[in-house]
This record gives sequence, C-alpha cells and structure tokens, in this order.
Amino acid sequence: MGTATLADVAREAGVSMATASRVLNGGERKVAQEYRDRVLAAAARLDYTANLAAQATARGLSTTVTLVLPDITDPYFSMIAMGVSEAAEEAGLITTMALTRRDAEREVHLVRSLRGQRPRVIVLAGSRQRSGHMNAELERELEAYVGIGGRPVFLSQSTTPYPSIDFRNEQAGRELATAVHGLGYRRMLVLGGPTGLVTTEERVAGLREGAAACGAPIPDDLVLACDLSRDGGYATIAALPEEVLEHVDLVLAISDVIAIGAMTALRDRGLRVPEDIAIAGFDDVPAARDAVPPLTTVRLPLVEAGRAAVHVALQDGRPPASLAGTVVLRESTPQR
Amino acid sequence: MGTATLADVAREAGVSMATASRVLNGGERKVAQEYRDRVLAAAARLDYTANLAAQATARGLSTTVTLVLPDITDPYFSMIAMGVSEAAEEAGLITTMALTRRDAEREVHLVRSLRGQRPRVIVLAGSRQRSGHMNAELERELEAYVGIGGRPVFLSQSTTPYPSIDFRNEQAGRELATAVHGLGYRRMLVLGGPTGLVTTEERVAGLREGAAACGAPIPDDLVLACDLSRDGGYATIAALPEEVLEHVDLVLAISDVIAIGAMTALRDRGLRVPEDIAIAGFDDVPAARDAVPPLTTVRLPLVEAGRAAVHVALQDGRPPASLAGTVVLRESTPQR
DNA sequence: TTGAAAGCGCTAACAG
DNA sequence: CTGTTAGCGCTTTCAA
Repeated sequence: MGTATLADVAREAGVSMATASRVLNGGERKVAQEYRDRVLAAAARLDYTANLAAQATARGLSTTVTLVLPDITDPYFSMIAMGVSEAAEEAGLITTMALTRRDAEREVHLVRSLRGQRPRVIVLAGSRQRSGHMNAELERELEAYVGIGGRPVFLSQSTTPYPSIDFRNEQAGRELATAVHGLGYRRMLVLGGPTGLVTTEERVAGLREGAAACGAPIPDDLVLACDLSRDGGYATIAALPEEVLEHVDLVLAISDVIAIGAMTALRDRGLRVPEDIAIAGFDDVPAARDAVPPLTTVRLPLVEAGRAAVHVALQDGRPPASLAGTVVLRESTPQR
Repeated sequence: MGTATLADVAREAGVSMATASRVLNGGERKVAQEYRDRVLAAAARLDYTANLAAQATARGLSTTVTLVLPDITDPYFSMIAMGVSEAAEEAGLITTMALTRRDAEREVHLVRSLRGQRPRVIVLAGSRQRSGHMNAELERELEAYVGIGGRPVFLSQSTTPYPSIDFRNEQAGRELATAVHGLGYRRMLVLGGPTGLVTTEERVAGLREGAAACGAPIPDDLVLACDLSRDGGYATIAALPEEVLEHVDLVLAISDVIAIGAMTALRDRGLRVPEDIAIAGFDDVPAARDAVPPLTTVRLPLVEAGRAAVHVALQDGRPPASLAGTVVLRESTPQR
C-alpha cells in the first residue's frame, strides 16, 4: 500500500521496467504512444510515486537544490529563500535548507555533510568574509562536491572559482549617499555592520565615496561597526556619546534591520525621527515600509537574486551579471 | 576524488563492507574496538561521506524532515522553520522545505511528490481549513505516506488521525481581551483574518468570549475578515467607514502582521495611535517590538512549537500538549 | 563479532 | 523503439 514501485507499474502495464522508467521519469519522447498511455494509466491506477532516493542512487545526483543560509528569520534571507524555492520548483527540483547560524565553520561542516545528499545545486547565501580562514576549507569541500557533479553558487560574492550572484553594493551605496546629499543632508553617520564581510564593506565604501564625491566626506570616527541585526543597530546607537549624535543629521545603516533597531534607539534617546535625525537603510525588506516613518532604503532584487542563483547553477553557460539596486526615498529622509 | 564509497573504506581498512557499515552508519556497539578504529581511520583518510541517497534506498526512509509551509517570508513561519530546523539537526536529520503559497490544493500535491523523497517526518505548518474539501485528499496522501513508515505532524490542528502541536488560541484570545479590558478599553474592533481557518476562528472566538465575559461584548459587525497579511490589515482599515472607526477605541488583530498593516492604515487616515485608537496583535513576532508604538500582543512559543513538532513525530509516544501564549502589554495599548 | 551475499528501486548502456 | 541486464552505494539477514 502506498508502495507501488516501478516494477509494479511495468508489470501492470505489461511492459519492461525500462520502458516504464522512460515514460515516467525519463526525458522526452522515445516511447510509442500506446505504451506510453498504458504505463501512465497503470501508474495512475497504482498511485505510483517515484522513489527519489532510489533515483538519486542510480543517477548519482538527486533532484535537490540545497540552500545554505545564516538565518531564515532575517527577512533578507527569507526573501532569497523564496526566490530559490520558486526557481527550483520551476525546474522540477526540491529545495532543502540548512542554517549556518552565521558561523563560517558550521557552514563548512554543513557543506560537507550536505554533499552526502548529492544535491544538484548548493546555493551558499550570505556574505563571504574578506579573508576568512575557513575560505580555503570551504573551497576544498566544494571541490569534492563538484567532483560528484554538483554545482555550487554563491549568493553574494565568491571567494572561490565558482560562480556567484552579486549585488552592486558599492554603486548602491554611492547612489544612496548622493540622493540624501541632494536632500540636504551633510553630516552622516554610518552603521557599517560587521567588519570583514565583503558585502558590508562594499556598502560602506560606496556610501563614503558617494558622500565624499558630493563634498560631504564621512570621517572615520563616524563609521561604526555593529552586529548585522536589529539589536546591533539598537545597541550601537544606544551606546553613542551625546556629542557625537549632536553633530549628525543622518544615520546611514547598511541594512534595513540595523536601521530599524537604530530608529528605535534614537527614539528611546528622546530624539525625533526624522526631525532631529534622519535615517536610511539598505535592502528594502517589507518591514521598511511599515517603519515609522517609512524607511528610505536601496531596494535590492532579493527574490530575483535567489532565482538567478539557481538558474546560473543549472545552465552554467549564463554569465552571472551583478544586480543593481534602486534608491527608494521615503519619509525617514525628508527634504531638509 | 571526493567519491570514496563504503567499499573503498572497507578495503582500505581491511574489513568487510558490513563491518564498515556498522561502525560508520550503524547503531551502537557491536564491532571490536580495533576494527572500529581501523575503519574510522580509513574513513578519515579517504574523506568518506555517506551517500545519503543510497542509504535511503537501502533503508527505505531518508534522514530528512520535510517542512511544508505557506510562506517563509512570514515571520510567523520563519520562526517555526527555525525551530524545526534546530530540532531536526539535533536528531541528525536534514530539513527540507516546500512552500504551498497558501494554496490547499498545492499542499496536497506537494505532500504527494514529497512522499517520493521518503522523509522520516513531514511537518505540515499553517492552519487547517475548518472544512476544506482538500482535507480528505490530504488524509489519503498522508495515509500512503504513513504506509511507507513516515510520520506526519501538523503544526496547528490536525484534521486527520495524525498528531498535531496546537496553540491555545482561544485561551490566548480570552486573556488578551481581558487584559485590554482591564486597561480600560471598551469598544473593540476585531480584524479576524480569513474565515474558515481554524486558528483565526479560534482566536476570534477567544477574543469575543473574553470581551463578553468582561461585559464589553464585540458585536458581529465589528468583527471583520481580512487577508492574513500586512496588506490585509492595511486594506481593511483603509476601507472602513469613518463612522465605524469613530466608535472604536481598540483594534484587535489576530496576527501581528495584520496589526502592523492596520497601524499604518490608521495613521494614514490621520488617526493617532494609540491616542485616538489603540491596537494589539497576536504572535509576538520580532517586528512587534519595533512597531511604533511597540505592539501589545500575545507571545506564542513559535520556535519551541517547531521543535516540538519534530520531537512528537520522532518519539511518537509523547502526547502532544497544546502550547499556551502570554499576553505582552506594550505601548500600543496604554492605560486608558 | 564478522563476512558473504541478496536485495532496496531505479537508471542506463547495450543488444535486438 | 523496446527489453535485458548490469550496476548505483548502502543495509541487513544469515551463516560461519
């Protein structure tokens, strides 16, 4: 019951297993219409479902896309997950996910044990470390993975020979800085997220370049590192000396989550947003719209990026182009 | 390269495949220490990783937990996903996820094709329909799944003979209504989410009961259905006739996401929150803390529920107890 | 305890 | 175009 196998279907249809396999799971036409129909009918009658595990054993690769990501609870990644899952499904693949909890070492172990699943594609989401000591390890694991026919893709930078989908972080930063400068902001503070991550450093660099180009350079001591989370933004603003904040008219956070935490902290310090101090973020996660005031940000095609990752992996021809962001001005940065 | 098989390990260690299998993937003690060491050493030397697909073929079941959920982008579900993934990992299982896009029919198809993966556990997240025509279909699929040794669990109600993890939605509703009544609110409006869903109806019922018990019953025409999303909350409030809103001092949304959308809509209508109208939600997703003003809600142990689901499925002894919520009062419902 | 050998369900040459 | 027949890598009786 519930366990009809290919052999059962073949017998029921009066054909060989090979033929049954060809019509049920094989590629395109190659079987006479009559046989095809008989097999299909038998399969339906028996409620046949292919045993994917057996298929994977025989083929050497499973029909799975594995998404490795730091934290599914972060909207940045859940958007990406959405895209990966959509594209995988369209390609007839199943999505598996594994969480690294933002731990590079764990990521390597994960890739190692995931290899056992024989996924067709592994999408590694989350920014790479500029010079992680795990990078080499990771590359070794991926080599082994490629050895069995798998295709790794990075979603945001590759520190390896394998392809990646990238965002134009620097450009986005420049554009945002330029846009807010145009609005009249001159004394900006940057909440730069963790140092060492490629993504955050690119964004910070872009912001500073943009501001500098407009004649309002951001001094080093106004570029603050913080945890890549709501709490990171909150804590950093909360701990800031009064005199620093007094001279600032705009906080530029390198992610919306950080910005949202920062906004709450600003308010908890008795400052009005945006009257006393304005704020902007990056990513345009859904929560940015519901922030009060709504958050100025750079919209990144997150879902699309997830989709692109699996496409690039599947048809490895396509050259991975980097994805641009769009500045979205909202009330958190009014004309000043 | 990267493709050491059990046979390779056995040969390298000078033992039979059976022995190698026993030490590497089998249960506990049964192999002499010396052999055990030799196998382990050989495996390490060869960088052996078990082929999970082959294992699943041989065993009939894979080492996978499959999570079926409506939308990973919704924080309610991403919290649950977090818990499932954690517990699965602790049990040495891999988590797979599939998105239904809130479509019951799709859910059934998904379960059907997921069956092919032979997951050890399938967690079906998301509220059941009170009387969905797909319920019977779903049950049929699950029967087949159980037939191959799988274990289904529902996360929020079971319309089938299989276990479920439940929240005490009604009780939570009663407590919330009672709490806000204690704060001085008397004329409440309910944003009840979609009708037909068990969860939403339970919450609505609880709220109404609680309010009624306090002597401030909520009339039928102040219980509004809406989409289970931020936009659902926004749209419903936006479309409300002025005279209805005038008589309301508190909006009770059956989810935080709805509440957050509603809050924005209220504000867009020129109302002050909470001065003119207060608001509360359900779930206590992270965004509730960052809402302005911070949102009163009922905290539900979402991550914990996800964990419980896999535990219940794995050791089917434990009787699935239902999980209680805790009212969390914040500034969106000040003493009035 | 250990090993030989028969599968698990499916695929993919290779003939016919 | 169809069927025969080896595997795929691992598990698991069953004897030794």
